[in-house]
Amino acid sequence: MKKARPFPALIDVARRAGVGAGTVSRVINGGQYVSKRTMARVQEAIEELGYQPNVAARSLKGRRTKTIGLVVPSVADPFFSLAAGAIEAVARDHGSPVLLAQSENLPSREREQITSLIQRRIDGLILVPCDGGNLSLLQQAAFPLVCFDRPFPGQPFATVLGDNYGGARAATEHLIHRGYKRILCMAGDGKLFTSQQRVRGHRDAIRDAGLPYFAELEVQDYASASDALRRHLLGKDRIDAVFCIKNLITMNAYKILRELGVEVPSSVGLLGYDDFELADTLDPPITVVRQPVVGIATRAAQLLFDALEKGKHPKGTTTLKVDLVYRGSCGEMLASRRYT
Amino acid sequence: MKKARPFPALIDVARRAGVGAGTVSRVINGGQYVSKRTMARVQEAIEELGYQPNVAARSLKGRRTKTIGLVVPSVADPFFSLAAGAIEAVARDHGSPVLLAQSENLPSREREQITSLIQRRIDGLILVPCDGGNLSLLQQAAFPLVCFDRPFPGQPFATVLGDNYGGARAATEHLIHRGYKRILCMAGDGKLFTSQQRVRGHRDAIRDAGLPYFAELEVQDYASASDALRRHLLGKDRIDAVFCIKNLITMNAYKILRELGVEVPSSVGLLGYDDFELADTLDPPITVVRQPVVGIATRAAQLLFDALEKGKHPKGTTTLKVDLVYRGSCGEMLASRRYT
DNA sequence: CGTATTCCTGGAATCGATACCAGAACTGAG
DNA sequence: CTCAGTTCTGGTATCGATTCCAGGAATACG
Repeated sequence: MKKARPFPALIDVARRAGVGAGTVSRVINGGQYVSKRTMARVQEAIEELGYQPNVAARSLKGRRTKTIGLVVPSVADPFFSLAAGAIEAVARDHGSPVLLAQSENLPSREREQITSLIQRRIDGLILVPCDGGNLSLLQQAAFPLVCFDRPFPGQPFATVLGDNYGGARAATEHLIHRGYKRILCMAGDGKLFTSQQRVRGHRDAIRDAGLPYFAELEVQDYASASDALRRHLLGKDRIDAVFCIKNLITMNAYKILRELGVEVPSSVGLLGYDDFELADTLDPPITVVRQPVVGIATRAAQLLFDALEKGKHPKGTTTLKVDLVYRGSCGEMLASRRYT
Repeated sequence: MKKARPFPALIDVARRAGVGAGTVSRVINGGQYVSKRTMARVQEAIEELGYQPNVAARSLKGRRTKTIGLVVPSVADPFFSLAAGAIEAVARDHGSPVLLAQSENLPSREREQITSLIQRRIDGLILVPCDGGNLSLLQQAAFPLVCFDRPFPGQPFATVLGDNYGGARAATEHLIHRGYKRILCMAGDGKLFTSQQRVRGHRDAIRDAGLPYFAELEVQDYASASDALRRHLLGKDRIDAVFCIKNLITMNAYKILRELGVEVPSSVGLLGYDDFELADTLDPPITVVRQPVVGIATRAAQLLFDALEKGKHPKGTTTLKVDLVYRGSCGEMLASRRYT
């Protein structure tokens, strides 16, 4: 008796249609050199059996899994979830689903995830690198790789990201133009590439304007942010504006300023990196640097599929422009110095 | 000359170590019945070649891909992105990456995506079903399936979801207790299961209280929501509270009320389904029904892996309790009628 | 009508890992 | 020393689809 297989195989279709294996294969892939009659018989058999080709077997021979990998720190982060959505959409249009993996910004986790993807022989990878330690893995893998949001430390892989330095610099200059002179820069994790670039952009703008530099580069959570802000709102280090380097930090800063009863923008100005839902609805609406997330992600995915389908291996860094979205949180009242 | 393969295969390791294929396989999987000496030699060869087993080949023989599928309407939706993150975390702990697919709530898209996952022979699937039309596909597939957030129309697949009816009912009763009498229910897509359940819960509460029923069940975007709200704020259909059935709708309603200069909660109360970032920071903070998203997602993933690893096929519906988060948007001032 | 082409078709080797089988090497008991 | 029982090992069939190759059928052309 025949062993029950969960799915019918190509050979079952062949037998049912009374043809050879090769013929069925030809029917599935385009149908070149198959007579109409046979074609019809085979197609009928496929229908009847509900045959679904086994991609594993196919890719074993053909060396193509039609699957790409995506490694992000966390999909729960709205920035990366938007990106993941956009990437999946592009991938789907090319007939490749996405193997999703989260690194949590941990090098060891990243390594595990990449290994797992390599063992599944993905055709290409989109990676938000958190560490340069996994270089050898990727070099040997030799599939196209596109880095997203951050470059691979010290390695010229193709990269697509926003202009972190420029965005932060423009943002800070905007604050300065609006008349703020003692600006605090708040970052969540000073070790991250994006943070570093933004802090650098901010710092250069401050330096060029000859203003004092204040920074809190490790305010991950609400409590530490609150401490930091309180400290800078009294004493001699008193600041008159806050530049937040990331989404969540901006939101926290807003909450804290509000709790402390600090008037925004008249007492203290607020400017955030990354737009967020409701930024335009808060009181006052928050001025932010907006990154074209979907654009960045889509571009990265397209580069990857260009490599996969047209064989042009992507190189170099694509930096997408970011823009300042002027809202009310840094000085509507300073109308005379309006900067637009 | 030997053809250059992108990755060394098991046989290459075997040759290098001077042993047979079976021996290498044994070393990789646990190493039973292998002498220490051979084991060491093989391991060395693996290191030297940077050998990575090919999961495709392995699963061809072993009928296990160690990969699960996840189909959600959209990962950009914060609800589903949180869920996806939680599911990936559970899957990773079990050594299975996640094949991510988006259905956009389109039956045809859903079908394509499921087909694609089946062809990749996923071991199991977590699905947010948007249509019952793809039943035959799934039945034939015969892998464990867990539905998430919505049940499969008319089919007793295992399902994990929040108590939509109960949550909406409790929310509405809360509004009523607070003294609101003319409550408008706003939904984004009346055809969705979750919407229907919530509307039903709301409606039943309204009916039991003997109050008039107002509803706008197709306010997808800002414009239509704005129209609807304006209409209900004047004329004889004038309402005194709004119950929003979904995240985005709540945010829109908040924006609109604010633009119209309507005082919340004194003129109009506002209550939303699904908590969101900043809900506690708006003015007033928004009272919401909070679903345990991560809990629901984790539970669904666990059910799936129980099926995969312990063979207990999941059945039945798991309904998780939701809770009301009391904030200020529906009647702090009605202190005398406080309901907790 | 014979011979070139073109069109179709079945069969077999192949991809990489696993599982089984047979046999070799070793152990210990009698 | 023999024989049974472990422990270890290499070879081979297998999973499901593709890709050759050889050859048969059909058509075209002189």
